[in-house]
Amino acid sequence: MITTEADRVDTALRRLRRAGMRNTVARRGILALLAHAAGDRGHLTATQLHEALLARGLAMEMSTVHRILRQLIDLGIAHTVPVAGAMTFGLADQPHHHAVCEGCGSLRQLPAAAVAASIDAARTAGIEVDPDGYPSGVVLYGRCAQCRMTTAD
Amino acid sequence: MITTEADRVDTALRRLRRAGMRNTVARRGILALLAHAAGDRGHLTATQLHEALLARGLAMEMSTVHRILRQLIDLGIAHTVPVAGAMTFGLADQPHHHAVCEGCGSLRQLPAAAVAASIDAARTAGIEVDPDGYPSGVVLYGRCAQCRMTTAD
DNA sequence: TGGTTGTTGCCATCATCTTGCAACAGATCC
DNA sequence: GGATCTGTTGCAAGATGATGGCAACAACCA
Repeated sequence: MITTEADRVDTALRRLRRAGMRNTVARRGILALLAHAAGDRGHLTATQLHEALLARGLAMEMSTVHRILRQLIDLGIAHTVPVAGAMTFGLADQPHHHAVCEGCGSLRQLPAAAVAASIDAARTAGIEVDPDGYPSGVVLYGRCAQCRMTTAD
Repeated sequence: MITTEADRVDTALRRLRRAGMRNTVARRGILALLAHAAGDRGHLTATQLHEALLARGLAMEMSTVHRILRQLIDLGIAHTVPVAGAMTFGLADQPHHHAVCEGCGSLRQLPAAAVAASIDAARTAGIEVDPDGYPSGVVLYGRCAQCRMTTAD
C-alpha cells in the first residue's frame, strides 16, 4: 500500500471532476469508505456502505448510494464483486482480482499475475477478461479457514 | 460429452433418491432442462427455467423452482454462477468453472486444469476453492467477441 | 455573487428470492 | 391393489436489493 487513503480519494475525485461530475459530500463520503475498506477487510455492500455513512453522520438515501456506486463503476473508479446474491464494491485503483468466502462473505485480493493463466483460458473460450480486474475480473468462490472449521460437513 | 441428457438426469435422480428425496414431475422437469442447457448454451436463471417449464407444459410455481434449485445445490447436483445480479444454474456432474460475458450473460465452461493456478493463489490467500467448481468455483467476468463488437467504448 | 445544471431526497416500483401452511402425491408396507 | 406415512408443491405474503421520476437543492463557473 503506497498511497494513503486520502490520496486515493483525491485521485478518484479528480477523475470524477475530469468526467464533468461534481465533488459532493455524498461522493466524498462513499469514496472515503471504499478507500478505508480497501486497506481493511476488503469490499463493502451497498447496505454496509449506507450504514457506515449514517454512522459517520452522513445521512443520505439508499438510492443515492446505489446511484453513486453505479457512476463510480461506469467510470472505472470502483469495481464490483457479486457475493451471496448481493453486490460488494471496492476501489479499482490497484489492479487485483478476488477470492470470496461463501460462508461469511469475507474477501481477499489476488494479484493480477496469480490469475493470468485463467484469463488466458477464458480468452481461448471466447471471453476477454480485463487483467486489471475491472469491472469484476476473476472471482474465486470458496471458504475461508474459519468457515471451514465451523461448518464441518 | 460422453453421457446423454437422459443419463445425466437419471444419475441426478438417483442421487436425490439416495438422499431420501422423491422423484417428482417438477424435479425431473428441472433436471431435464439443466441437462439440456448444459449441452447447449450453458446455464439458466430461475426465471428462464420457469418459462421453459411452462413452455413444456410443466406448470409450477416460481417458489417451487427456487426451492428445488436450492436443494440441488445443497446436494451438489447443481451449481450456481452469479450473472448480472441474478443467479444462473447448471448441472455440476462434470467438473468445470465458468467464464461469463457481462454484456449478454452468455457463459462458457472452463476445464478445472485451466484455473488450477488461480485456485492455488486463493489458497495462499486463505480461501479454499473447490477444484471441481462447486458450488460456484472460479468465475471470470469479461466480454464475448460479439459484445466487444457492439459496445465499442 | 448570481445563474446554470448536475445532484440528492423522497417516493413508488420492480425483480429476485424466501418462508409458512395446508393440500397433495410419491414411496413403502401389508 | 389399497392404506398410510411423510416429503413435496401451490398459494400467498413478504424480505431484500436495486432502479426510475421529479422537484428542491447545492456545486461550479463566469
